[in-house]
Amino acid sequence: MATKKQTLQTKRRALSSAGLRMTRQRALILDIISQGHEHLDADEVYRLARERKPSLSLSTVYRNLQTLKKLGLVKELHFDESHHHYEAKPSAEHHHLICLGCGKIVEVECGLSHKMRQEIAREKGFEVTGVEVHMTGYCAKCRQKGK
Amino acid sequence: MATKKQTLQTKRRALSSAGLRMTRQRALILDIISQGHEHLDADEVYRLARERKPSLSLSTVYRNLQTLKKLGLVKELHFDESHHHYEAKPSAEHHHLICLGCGKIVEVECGLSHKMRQEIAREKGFEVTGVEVHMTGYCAKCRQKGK
DNA sequence: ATGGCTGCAAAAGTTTTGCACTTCT
DNA sequence: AGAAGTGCAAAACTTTTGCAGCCAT
Repeated sequence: MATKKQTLQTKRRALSSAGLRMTRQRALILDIISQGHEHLDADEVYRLARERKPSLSLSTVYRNLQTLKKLGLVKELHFDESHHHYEAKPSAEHHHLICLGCGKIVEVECGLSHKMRQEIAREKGFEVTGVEVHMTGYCAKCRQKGK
Repeated sequence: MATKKQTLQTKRRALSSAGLRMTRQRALILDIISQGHEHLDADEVYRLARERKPSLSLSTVYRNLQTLKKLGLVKELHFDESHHHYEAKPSAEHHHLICLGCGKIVEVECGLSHKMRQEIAREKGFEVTGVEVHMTGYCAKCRQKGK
């Protein structure tokens, strides 16, 4: 199971070809974001990272999130809050359902968004590079509780 | 053309039934947001409003945007920025295309998002109350310039 | 009149930046 | 060696809040 080391190599190459370096801090941040717990905000990344490297500074987290976003290794999400959330760039495009009752965020894959993308590209002459879909509502659990 | 006065009445009723009042400031803010220039952020609303009522305070703008959002008269958008944007709640659901070249924001109506909504509701047991779709890319003009 | 609303000022929260020093490559 | 990256502290921005007085109903 050399998977983790392999993806690190892939990422190192991605960085390198942009003249960027793989520092300990950057690797740590990348690792945390790739770790599975998604939709972290900058501060959550910071706190998790400090568990492993207490000297890390918050500005480094912000700077790296920017860098990794530009590089396309990390995706920035804009939920209904005054700060951003981040997730590892997923292999398959997926979108987010946000429960207004319990705050839970569910990911959904949706074949339709691809079609939507094409339709809009054609209709407006746009070259679409990214799609972000957020739906808000109430999850099954909260619907029962509420009524 | 009593349209404007009519919609103001409608809004006054919406407020009233929630125990809220139609103040001069609130009417002003509503008017600015309904005015057509959309996707304003709080500060832009503030600046436009002050042209007509210089004593208005920024906190009042923020408080009213919150109130009107809860009431459903105004919609909050979350673009790729560290602050929010607002638009009048539209009659027809529409979504946003953001050009990464020139920053222009284009609105699109999209029949597919309705279908997407249903599909997801069924699949995940969610009751969907709102959908926000953002696409980023390059508009026709920027595509030509770029290449 | 009374409860919502406003303006002001201050606080809280998020993100960026300048600078001297360190560390990858 | 040299450019990119880091930590720290301070600044810049966005948004929220407490409070005394005001105003719509």
